[in-house]
Amino acid sequence: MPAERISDALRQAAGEFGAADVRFRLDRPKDTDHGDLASNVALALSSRLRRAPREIALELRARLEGIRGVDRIEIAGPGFLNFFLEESAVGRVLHEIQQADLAYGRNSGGRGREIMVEFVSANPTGPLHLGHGRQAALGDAIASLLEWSAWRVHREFYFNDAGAQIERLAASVRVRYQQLLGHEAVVPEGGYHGAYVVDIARSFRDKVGDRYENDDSDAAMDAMRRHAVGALRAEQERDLAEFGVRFDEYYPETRLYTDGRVAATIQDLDNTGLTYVKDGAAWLRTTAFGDQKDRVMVKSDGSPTYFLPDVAYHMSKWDRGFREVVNVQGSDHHGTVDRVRAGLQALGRPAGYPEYVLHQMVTVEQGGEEVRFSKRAGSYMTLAELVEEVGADVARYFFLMRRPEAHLTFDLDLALDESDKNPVYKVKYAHARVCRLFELARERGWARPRDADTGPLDSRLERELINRLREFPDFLRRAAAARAPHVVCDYLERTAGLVNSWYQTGHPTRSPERAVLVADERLRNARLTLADAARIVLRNGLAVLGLEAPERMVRL
RNA sequence: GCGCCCGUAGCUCAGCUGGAUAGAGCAUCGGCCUUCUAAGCCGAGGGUCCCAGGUUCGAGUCCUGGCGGGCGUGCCA
Repeated sequence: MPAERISDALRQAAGEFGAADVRFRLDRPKDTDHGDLASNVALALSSRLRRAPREIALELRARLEGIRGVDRIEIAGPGFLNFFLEESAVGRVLHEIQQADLAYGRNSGGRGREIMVEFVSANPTGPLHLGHGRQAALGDAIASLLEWSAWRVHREFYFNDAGAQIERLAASVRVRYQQLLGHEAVVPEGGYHGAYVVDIARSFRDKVGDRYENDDSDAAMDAMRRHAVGALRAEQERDLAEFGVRFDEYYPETRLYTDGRVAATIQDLDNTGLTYVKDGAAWLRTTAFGDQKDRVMVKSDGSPTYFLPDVAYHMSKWDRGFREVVNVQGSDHHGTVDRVRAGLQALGRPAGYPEYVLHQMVTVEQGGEEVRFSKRAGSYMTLAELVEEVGADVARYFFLMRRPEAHLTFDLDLALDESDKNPVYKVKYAHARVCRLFELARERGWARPRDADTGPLDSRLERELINRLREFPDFLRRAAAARAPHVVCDYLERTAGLVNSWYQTGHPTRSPERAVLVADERLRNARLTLADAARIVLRNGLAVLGLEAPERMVRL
């Protein structure tokens, strides 16, 4: 690729100035008048060398003669080097895209190493809500981006199948169960009121009949708890499948107790000498690792706080060989980050382990009003309800199109719109339109061109689109590194916009001479080559985000 | 009080390692359908990038101090 040759040449030239380690950029300028690629290297060197940037740029240009694929170099503005590529080098990008096809956009950054992405990790105490939906979309897309960057990704879902919340759930189910058997009973303080609890009680009754009537023994509660957890896990599973998200492993909290990890973690922490007893509780000196205050591991009543299994759980990740772990969590959990890391550091793990992506909450708006309704959960809208309403792809995309750390306002009106105003449809239509060209070409007996002469692609718009397609791998690399799927959304929307413009300006209605399917074979094949490259990029981009790329959209 | 995140067009938001004239969608206004899907395209208006300092050749981006909003700050999960 010309970009790599230019980058190498710049690095070498910088070395001749005695500044081989200078940081500079080489990227596509916003304005096509500024060439196909531009570098700020002269500006970066100027502060080091204490010389005027334009002067340095002139000398650099003299050393950059004869890079293959480069037509000319201009110096502009305060000292930018603007590279204009040869027509053939521009066109070659399209051939490279065609050749790479399904693999176009992949990079080898991960070098086949293993990484775990933990996400959703909802407790089985209710249906998945929209916060989980955002997290499911985010975690899955981050995992996918990492796969495109040559990481071997393990998708994991952790859930608390024991503890106070689960006991409250079981107690709530018990109340509904008693009510079904004709008894008076009231959902306890802090219990769960959603309609789903009644459904669980009903399925429990259908299974066991009245065997546990008026029975609040441990065995009865245990049976209800297991039934409720099983039912809710199954429901969450269905919702996630409907949403198109799958996990490699589900890790239950109880396993940490049954396999002795929690006990071992207490022992290991004690051995560090960083623990102490105060007010009858066992504490860990997490302040030694930057936490704001020390944390209780074991309460004075002898039961562990959630902090302990959290540390034990993350030790299990390490022990399973994951040196790279990304935890996707709601930002309401950010208070746990420091203490978990501190606990792990106490046990000798590195300071930044694990990595966190924290996302803000989701609100839904329709007609400018916030929507709070949920039949099933009794409060906020569930993921299943949203997917039912707008479809999995639209929901996914909307969850992904904002930076994780920004609050997300889900605009239901826009989500339900099936025109190009809706960014999801905009991208899908761009793909479908391009596919349609090949369908029509086939009908006329014109094959998909390979290695076509791309010389005729000389319009400003075509040049811009080609440069855009060339950048796709960089965007994926950057999105993966930043754990930021919204970068891909942004890229796809802009690319789709260019594709739509190009398609439309060449519409036979207005300017038949710019149409793709013209009689002139050279022109036609050049344009079909560009269309094919655009098709590949849009399809691959949608694939990264876990969205379908339809070849045809049904007209309503 | 302390910690983390956010503050960019009327609205929702992008803006990479500090780079050229701060961008997109929605909304508003004006054009374009006998032909590859007009579910579209072209164009216009719209900005003290929360405020004040600082660093720099250059700051929406980095630093300091404010202001406003969200979240956290339990022997809750």
